[in-house]
Amino acid sequence: MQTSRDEAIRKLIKVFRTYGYEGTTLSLISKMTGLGRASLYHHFPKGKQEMAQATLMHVHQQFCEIVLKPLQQETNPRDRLQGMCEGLNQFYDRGRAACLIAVFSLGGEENMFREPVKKALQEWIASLENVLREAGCDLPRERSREVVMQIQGGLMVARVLDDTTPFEQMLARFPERLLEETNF
Amino acid sequence: MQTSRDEAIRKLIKVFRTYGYEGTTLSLISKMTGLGRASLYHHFPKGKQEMAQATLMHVHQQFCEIVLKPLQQETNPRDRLQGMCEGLNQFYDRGRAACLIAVFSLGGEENMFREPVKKALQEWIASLENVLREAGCDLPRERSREVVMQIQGGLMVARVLDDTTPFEQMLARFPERLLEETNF
DNA sequence: GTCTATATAGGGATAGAC
DNA sequence: GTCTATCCCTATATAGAC
Repeated sequence: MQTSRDEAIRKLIKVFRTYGYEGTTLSLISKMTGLGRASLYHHFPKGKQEMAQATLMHVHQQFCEIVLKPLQQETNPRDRLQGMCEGLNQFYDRGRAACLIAVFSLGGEENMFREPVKKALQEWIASLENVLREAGCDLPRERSREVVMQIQGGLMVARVLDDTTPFEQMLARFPERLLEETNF
Repeated sequence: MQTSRDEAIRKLIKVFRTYGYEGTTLSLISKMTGLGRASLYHHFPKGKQEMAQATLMHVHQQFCEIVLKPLQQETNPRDRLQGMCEGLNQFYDRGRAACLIAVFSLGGEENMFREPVKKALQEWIASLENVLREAGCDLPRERSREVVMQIQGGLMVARVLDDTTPFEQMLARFPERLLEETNF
């Protein structure tokens, strides 16, 4: 069966999200995607590294589109926060999907994802911070970081407990809770 | 140089915390601990699996002693929460040390740590829940899960941003914030 | 308890036919 | 774009001397 590079990437996402970079082997990829080694190296000549990088970039694009974009709309803060939360719910499959940023953040100095992963997190925090500041939030920087921490922790707890309710509950309460301490 | 099993474990902690299970190789262990392969297999005949399991058990013991024990004291809720927070600050090295529970939670069904890791998290949530309920908290179950989520997220964010202040700030605000909505 | 040497499997990666 | 076959390297693990 013919497979495009983009299809390949879509299949790779789940593998890397589940097993992390080191835990993902080419055999595993082959098994889970149904693609042979030759096909994989055809699409990604530089091998596993390139597969992971392409996957990370693809997911980052999705994230920008689904989560960040709502934050940068021209509506009122409440709607923007609401939009982000809906985006997050979708992007993380209601708590079932791990965050690649978290998954790729393991390892020492030699970790090749440190920089892009750090930038992505900072980007998110900054976008959220803008909305909160505009909403009249007291400590927008602190609050935005808190939100990100809660999301990340929620994903981890959901994965370990094999139960998405904590994540969903948290997400559901978010907009109200954040806007309580503002002018809106 | 002679090394006891317990010394070996103490050195292993940092390696597994940093690189995760799959990312940790025996060569890496050898390099970071200064122990040769033969010494490692002398202490842990079943190899890497046993090293990881022994490390997890050791860390879990520490966790019970430093974090859970304060929660189970016979003092008032405020002091117990305060005790937990101080314990957490120490246990996670003010945000610099990753949580083994999180680090070992990657992988699919074949992950051998799923059960112990899940139990540890449930144990923590349950202990905290008891304190919060006793303090008159409205939704002790939800709140205790939230706390755990925030801690875990805080560790992840601190690692990625390479900055522990978010973690420390969150921890500092914890007891007050939790007790706001109670009788204490 | 530690060393050196070695066995065996699986990892990532490549080549050439189709 | 995919298949089969194969190479090399590193990973885990073991054996026996000290």
